Formats: sequence, C-alpha cells, structure tokens
Amino acid sequence: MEERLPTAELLKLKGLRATGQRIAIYEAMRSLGHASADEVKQEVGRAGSPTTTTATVYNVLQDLTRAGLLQRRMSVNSKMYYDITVGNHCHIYDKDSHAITDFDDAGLVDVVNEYLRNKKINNFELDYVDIQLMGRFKKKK
Amino acid sequence: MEERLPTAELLKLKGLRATGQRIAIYEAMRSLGHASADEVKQEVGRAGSPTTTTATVYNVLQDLTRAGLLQRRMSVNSKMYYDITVGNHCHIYDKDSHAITDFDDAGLVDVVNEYLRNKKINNFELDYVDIQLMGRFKKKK
DNA sequence: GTTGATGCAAAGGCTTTGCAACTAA
DNA sequence: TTAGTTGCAAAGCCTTTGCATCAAC
Repeated sequence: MEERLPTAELLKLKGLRATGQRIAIYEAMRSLGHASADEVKQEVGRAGSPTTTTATVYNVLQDLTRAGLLQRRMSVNSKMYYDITVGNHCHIYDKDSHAITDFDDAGLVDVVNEYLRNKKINNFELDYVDIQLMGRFKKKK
Repeated sequence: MEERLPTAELLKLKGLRATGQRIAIYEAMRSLGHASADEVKQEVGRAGSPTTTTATVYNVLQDLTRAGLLQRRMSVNSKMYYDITVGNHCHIYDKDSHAITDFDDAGLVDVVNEYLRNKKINNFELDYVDIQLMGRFKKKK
C-alpha cells in the first residue's frame, strides 16, 4: 500500500497554493474518479467545503490539470470531464446514460503500447493513448 | 476497387430525402474525412453548393450520423467532430494545433478487438472501440 | 505586505430550437 | 399534395473572462 500525502502538501509540491477550494476540489475528484465540472461543484457542496463558485471550479480544474494531477477528456455529450490521474486506464462510455466508467485493465493498455512501440509515426511524439469502449449497458429486465 | 453509389442514391437508401444540402454536406465530409460543423460549412461554401445555414449543417450532420453515414466524436478542444465512416480507424490528436489526423492501421484495431474478444465486460454491449493517440508533432527546425 | 486566488456577473463560443416558408417524392 | 427540410433568429448550455475583493505564504 502507499502512503497518501495530505492534499495540501501535494498541492504545494506541485507549486500550487493550498487553498480551501483547491483542496476541496481535488478531494472531490479523488472520490469521484472522473466527473464534469458540474458534478464536481455538486460534490464539493455536499462535502460542506468552502463555498466554491462555478468559475473557481473551472479555474481549479484547469490548474490541477496543468499540474498533472488531473487529466481532461471530452465526452461525446459535449461536456468536459476530468479524471484523477492514476496511470493508464481506459474508459467505458454508455451511449444511453452518457456515463463514463473506468475500465482498469492494464493488459489492454500494454497490448496497445506494445503494438505501437515499433511503429514510428512520422515525427509524432506520442504522449499517451486514449482508449474508450463505446456501447451500452444492457438493461436488466 | 469499389463502385461508389451516387450520394443521392445513398441517402435514399438510408431513408433520407436527397436534398441539395444533404448531398453537399455529405460530399464535403467525404473530401474532408473528418471535420467540425464549422469546417463543413466552409467547405460547402467553397464548393459553390446551395446555401446552407449553420442550423442546417448541424441538423444534417445529425441526420447523417443517425443514418450511420458519419460518426460523431468530441475533440479535447470542446468541439464536435464528425468522421466519414470508413470502418475502424484510429485518430491522432495534436495537442498543439488541435488537429485530428486519421491513423489507418488495421493492425492496431485488430489487436485491440482480439484482446477484448474474450473479455466479457459485465453486461456491457460493446459497439466499437475508440482509440486516440495523444501527443504532438515535432516542430521541424 | 505581495502575489496569487476567488466571487460575481457578464460575455463568449458552439449547438439546439421554434416556427414559417419551402421542396422532394 | 404533404410530410419532411431549410432558413432565420433567438434561446441554451457550458465555459471563460474581467475586475474588485480576499487569502496564502
């Protein structure tokens, strides 16, 4: 198991001031895994954290992304989603509910990276591969 | 090589009325490969096709997508992109320019599908896998 | 005390909608 | 003819911006 740095420390380590809002938002993201700005705002509200306006949510999400603590992704429903960064993992997108679920399968990521290792793409510097499984969850009847 | 159905026929085959705008937009997409609504509108304009308003571009793009002639995707820059559907292919996203390029490598898609074939995801009906290579093109100096 | 962050409200960009006018079949 | 499309303008949603106030270091 790994020691978890207090959020405030983590932020300072990344060169960010440890404000109440940033801590609250980072912790909301930790518990949500991935979420839209709106979902983050709600979660922060539920947690009884310092008041946090919409603009701040967006600002902070952006700051955390720049610091490498979050990753930004777009959903097919025209909204931005943020992910807590926990190494490579894939996503499952449910076309019906638009929900995004993690698909933690290191194997898949490995297979893809292995495949790409030898493929040099004409002067393209590959950062990471984004893999999304599109489909729908079968309704249980 | 394959015979190409006239666009008007293709549309009717899909149950869509063959209007000038739809034909123009589909053909713009054929020449662009993938593009945002705005890019489509410009291309249609350049081609000297019937006047086509923004709303129509969006409507038609949506119709064509529902008919299976296009696929919709989101870009990290908060814009929707449409792809001509030409079977499975992947995309390369350039973080600097936000440009999306096709990455036609059947092998990669195969590798992924092969890997997933035996992985049953708890009552998830997989439609297709969206693979995007994120990174940047090296500036030539 | 400084420098940077937050709140608020307003602006902005992209997409959708409503309805009347039009047109493919 | 008539059901389906388009044009136009307005509304909508999500995100960003500007500036005064406030807080972290």
